[in-house]
Amino acid sequence: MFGFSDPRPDLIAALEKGGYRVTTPRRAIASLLEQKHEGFSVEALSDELPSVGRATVYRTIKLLHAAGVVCKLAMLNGSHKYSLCGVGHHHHHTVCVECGAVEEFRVDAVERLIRQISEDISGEIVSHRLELYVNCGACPANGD
Amino acid sequence: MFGFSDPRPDLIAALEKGGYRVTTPRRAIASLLEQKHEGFSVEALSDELPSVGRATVYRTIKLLHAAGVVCKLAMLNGSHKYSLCGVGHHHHHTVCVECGAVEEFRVDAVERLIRQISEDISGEIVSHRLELYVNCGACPANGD
DNA sequence: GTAAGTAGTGCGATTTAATATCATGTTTGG
DNA sequence: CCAAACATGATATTAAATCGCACTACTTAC
Repeated sequence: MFGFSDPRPDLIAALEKGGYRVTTPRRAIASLLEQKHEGFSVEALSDELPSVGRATVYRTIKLLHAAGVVCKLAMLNGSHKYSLCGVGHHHHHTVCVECGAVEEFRVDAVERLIRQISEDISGEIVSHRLELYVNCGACPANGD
Repeated sequence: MFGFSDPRPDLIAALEKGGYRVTTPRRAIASLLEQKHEGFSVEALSDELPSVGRATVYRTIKLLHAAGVVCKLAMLNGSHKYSLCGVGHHHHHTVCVECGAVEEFRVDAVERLIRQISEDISGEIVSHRLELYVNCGACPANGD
C-alpha cells in the first residue's frame, strides 16, 4: 500500500520557523487544523472559529500553505480544499468524490515519470499537479 | 517529442452531435474559439464578443466542455483556463507559467502509472488530473 | 515602565468567477 | 404560419477570496 498517514506536522513550529508570531488566533486555527487531517475548506474552518475573523483565517492558511504544511487541492468542480500534509517529502493526493476524504500517497514512479517527460517536452517543468479522484468505498455516501 | 498540435476539432459538429441547436451566438463563439488554440478564460472570451451575453458564453463553453472538445485547466493560482483539445484521446497539458501557452501531450506511461496506482490504493479511481507547469522558454516574458 | 515601532487582527467593502432568474427572442417540425 | 421547445441576455445573486484601514498587541529601546 502506497498511502500513509502522516505524523501531524507541528503547525506552530512551522510558523515560528518562518519568523511569524504565534498569536492567539493562529493558535486557535492550528489546533482546530490538527483535528482535521481530512480536506477542509477555509470557509468551513472560519465558520467553526467565530472568534477569529475570516481574513485572518485566510491569511493564516496562506502562511501555512507557504510553509508547506498545508496543501491546496483542486476539486473536480473547480473549488478547493486544503489538507494538512507531511513536510519534506513530495506527495500527491486522492480525494473521494463522494465523501471528500483526502489521503496522501507517494509513488516514486510519479517522480520518475515527470523527470522522463521533462526531457521530452520543450521548456522546463517548474511544477506539477497530480490528483486522483476516487470513490473510497468506505464513506457514508456508500451506504454505511 | 510527445507534444502534438491537434487538428481543430469541429465545434459546430460537436454541438450538433450533442443534439444542441447551432445558433448565431454559438457560431460566433465557435469561430472565435477556433482562433484560440491556446488557453483562454471565459471572461476574456466574453469581452471579445460584446454581441453575445456573458451567460451565453459560459453556457456554450460548458456545453463544449461536456462534449469533450474543450478542456478546463486548473492554473497554479487557482484560476482556470480553457483550451481547445482533440477529441477521442485522453491527454494532459503543459501550461507556461510565464505566458500561459497551453500544449497538449500524451504519454502512455501516465495511463499505465495510474492503472498501477489504482491497484494499490483502496477505492476506485474515477478520474484524475495531471498538469505540468512549465517555463516554455519561447514566450515574450522570456525576453523576445 | 513607557514610548515607539512593527506585526497581526477584524470588520466591511470589494473583486472575480460563475450561476440563477426570467421575460423575451429564435428555431424547428408540422 | 403556428406552437412548443429551446436559447438568449440583462440583471441579480452567490461564493471564494482579497483589500483597506483603523485598531490592538507584542517587542524593543531607552
